[in-house]
Amino acid sequence: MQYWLLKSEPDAWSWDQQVAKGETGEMWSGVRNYTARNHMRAMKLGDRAFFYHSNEGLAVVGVVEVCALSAPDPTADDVRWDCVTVKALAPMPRPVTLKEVKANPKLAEMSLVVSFRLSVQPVLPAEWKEVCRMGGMDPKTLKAA
DNA sequence: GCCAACGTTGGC
DNA sequence: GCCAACGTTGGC
Repeated sequence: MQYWLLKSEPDAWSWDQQVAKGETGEMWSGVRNYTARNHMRAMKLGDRAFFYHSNEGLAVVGVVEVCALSAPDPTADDVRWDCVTVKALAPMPRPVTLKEVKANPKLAEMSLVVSFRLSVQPVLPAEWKEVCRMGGMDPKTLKAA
């Protein structure tokens, strides 16, 4: 299983909206960046991703799971763009802010810090564990630790 | 609301 | 195929 991070402006698509979609999940449409798209193409069913609120909130607020492989983006008028579908698994017991991520030397190489403009990013297993720990979440059960 | 970073577009 | 102009993202 691979780990990722998905950014969303809560004004456009928030964690609460994602949760409301339940098991159906929601297509991660609207991405118009090749690197981000390529990351989505590399995603497999069951891969997990942090749900990050950009612009407002600036924090990892929950965990989602890839429930459909990359497929043509219905919001694109162009065949170049496609996207995966994700469903909410669990909220972070405590949101992990960008500030905290930046302040943690273990996360100095994390994409969120290094390539902060990228909206779909890979997350290393060690980084995944560390962010879970900071958020008070058990990475195995996704329950409060 | 500003501005820096950076990806994309398009002319040559 | 290069590179300047431009647009967008996103933190502050």
